[in-house]
Amino acid sequence: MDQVAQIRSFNRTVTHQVGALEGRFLGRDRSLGASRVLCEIGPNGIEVRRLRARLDLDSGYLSRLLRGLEAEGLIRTSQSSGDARVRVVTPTTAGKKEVAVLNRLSDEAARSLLERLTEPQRVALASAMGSVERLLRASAVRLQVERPTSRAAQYCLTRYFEELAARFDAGFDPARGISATADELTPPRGYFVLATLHGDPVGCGALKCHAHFGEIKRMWVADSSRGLGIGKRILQRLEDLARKRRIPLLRLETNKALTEAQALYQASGYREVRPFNNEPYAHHWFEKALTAARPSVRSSSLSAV
Amino acid sequence: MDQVAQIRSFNRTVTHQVGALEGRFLGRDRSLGASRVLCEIGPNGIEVRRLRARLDLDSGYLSRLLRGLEAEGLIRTSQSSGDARVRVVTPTTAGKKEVAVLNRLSDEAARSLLERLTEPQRVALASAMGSVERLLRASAVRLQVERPTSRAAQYCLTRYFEELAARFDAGFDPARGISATADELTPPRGYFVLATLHGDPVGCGALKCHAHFGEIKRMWVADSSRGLGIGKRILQRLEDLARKRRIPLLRLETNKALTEAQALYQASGYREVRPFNNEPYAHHWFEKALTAARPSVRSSSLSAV
DNA sequence: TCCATTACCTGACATTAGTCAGATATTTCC
DNA sequence: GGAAATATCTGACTAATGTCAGGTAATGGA
Repeated sequence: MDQVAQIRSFNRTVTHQVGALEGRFLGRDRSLGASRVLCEIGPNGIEVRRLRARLDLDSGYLSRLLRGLEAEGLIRTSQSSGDARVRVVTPTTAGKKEVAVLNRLSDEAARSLLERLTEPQRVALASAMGSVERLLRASAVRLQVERPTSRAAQYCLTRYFEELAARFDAGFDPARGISATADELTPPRGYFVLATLHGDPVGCGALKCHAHFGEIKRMWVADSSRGLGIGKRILQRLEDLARKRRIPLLRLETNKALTEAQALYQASGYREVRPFNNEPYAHHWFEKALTAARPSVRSSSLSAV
Repeated sequence: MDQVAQIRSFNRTVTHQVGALEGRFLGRDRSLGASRVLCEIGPNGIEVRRLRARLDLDSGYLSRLLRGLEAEGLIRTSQSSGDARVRVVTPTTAGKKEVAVLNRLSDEAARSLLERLTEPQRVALASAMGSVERLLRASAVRLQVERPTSRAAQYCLTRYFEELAARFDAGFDPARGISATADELTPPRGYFVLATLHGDPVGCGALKCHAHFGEIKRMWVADSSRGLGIGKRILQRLEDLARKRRIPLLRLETNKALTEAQALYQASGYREVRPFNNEPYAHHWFEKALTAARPSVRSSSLSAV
């Protein structure tokens, strides 16, 4: 069976099974949609807009589901402290209790599925499910060029700087390094590429354009999403953008602590060169010559997906 | 992550992804339900009751979906030749064309999912999906005691006899072997256990009760469902039934050609003994002493699942 | 300051999904 | 031969889901 056929066959089988498991949410005189929303809220509450992005629900529909949960006394709504337009929903004590019940029902459903298998089969199932999940998550990650001042971009940059501060021997102060201001990363002077998973930012990377070369900056992937090839995809997207601008050479520098980044650059065809600037936090400098536009998969129908 | 948590996490991720893939069926001004029914019908038509069992739909609801497809000119309905109550739906030329379109859309959706992965990731995904699917199918198999005269039971027995006829050196004639008539396999004289997957029969086994021992007969698993541990589960169910009847010993005989059956019996605690009857097709005779009621998982809440 | 944008809500719908109680024809089982 | 069971269909529902067009308040950039 080829890969496409395998996916379709998988979908058929899994739809059936997952549907059966979700049936457990019923019998609580609440719709499946409402139950899913309640479970997705989490113990510490969540912004309504994040909920909407995650579950991919219509604004009006979600609003109505939330009013229903509120009427049941399961959640309460408050304003976000930062932005008064944004609403935050938080589970009440009753709500947390109800989530616990739903979790118990889900656990039971999952157990009943396992109980018809032998132990080796269970182990194999858990492992295979883990792989499928990881890879589906990888393929659900979306890249897009974003304003570096957007909330999501700022979130990534903050996490990135925090991580550098923690990992570098000497700490990290963004003001001391070579500049990569919002202006410098906004077209046409540069590009900021954001990676999102179901609306949540999980990675970023940036390109600073010069006349005869480009600089790769701000490469970061969230801890929870590493090992999915996201860094590689961001880098490729940045290279595509550079090619479109007919930039013949890419340069970047990195710190000795960031070993996984060095591995990525080497695997992507960058070769280490002598220092070409005096970035205080850098220990390694890399370059890659860009050849004519590579046959890009992404430029086909896919870009719209 | 334990197995139960892994399954739940998997469900969450996969629901999202599968839902996205099914979205492709839309935009054909036909409901998702109708599209699924149309695709499930297959090129050669299908009995309405099998369709109902497979998709687990309400009789009235399915009927209405079928009327809709008929009105669109995509299917036609006819009586089953064997049983005039049963209706068979067959795709028209237009219907087959439409299924082809839907298949193409599904393929595209699957490909768009793959295109965001690297080749090693694709290979891993296909393999993991295959495992998950196989194991979910295994856990979706249901066992039940059935009248040996039922249509499903007769189907299994026919396939079983066909297979014996093909695999035995000397062919096979059910009349020549030791009897296992419908009467002998109906409670309280005996039991016929049927395994079904989404309503389709995929295996069987039978127990013939005597005063001081029981005979295992008619063990069969459909070719398409082997390697899922179904044979083992059928055998265990028969042993449970024998234990309930306080039968202390089980006996069975088998042909040298059925090597996988011999492996199953040995793995299940049967030991080969000297011939205890003159079954003409047998080359190996097995026995197993039944100990007091084993702690049965199946007797708990699961039996209702 | 003003205007476009964002986040959310409400009302008004249309469609889909799912259920239940009969009605009819046929078959199966005494 | 007649009662019970089976397979399907129809009508009459209810609930859930999904969509759209406004409306209000807050925000942010020119």
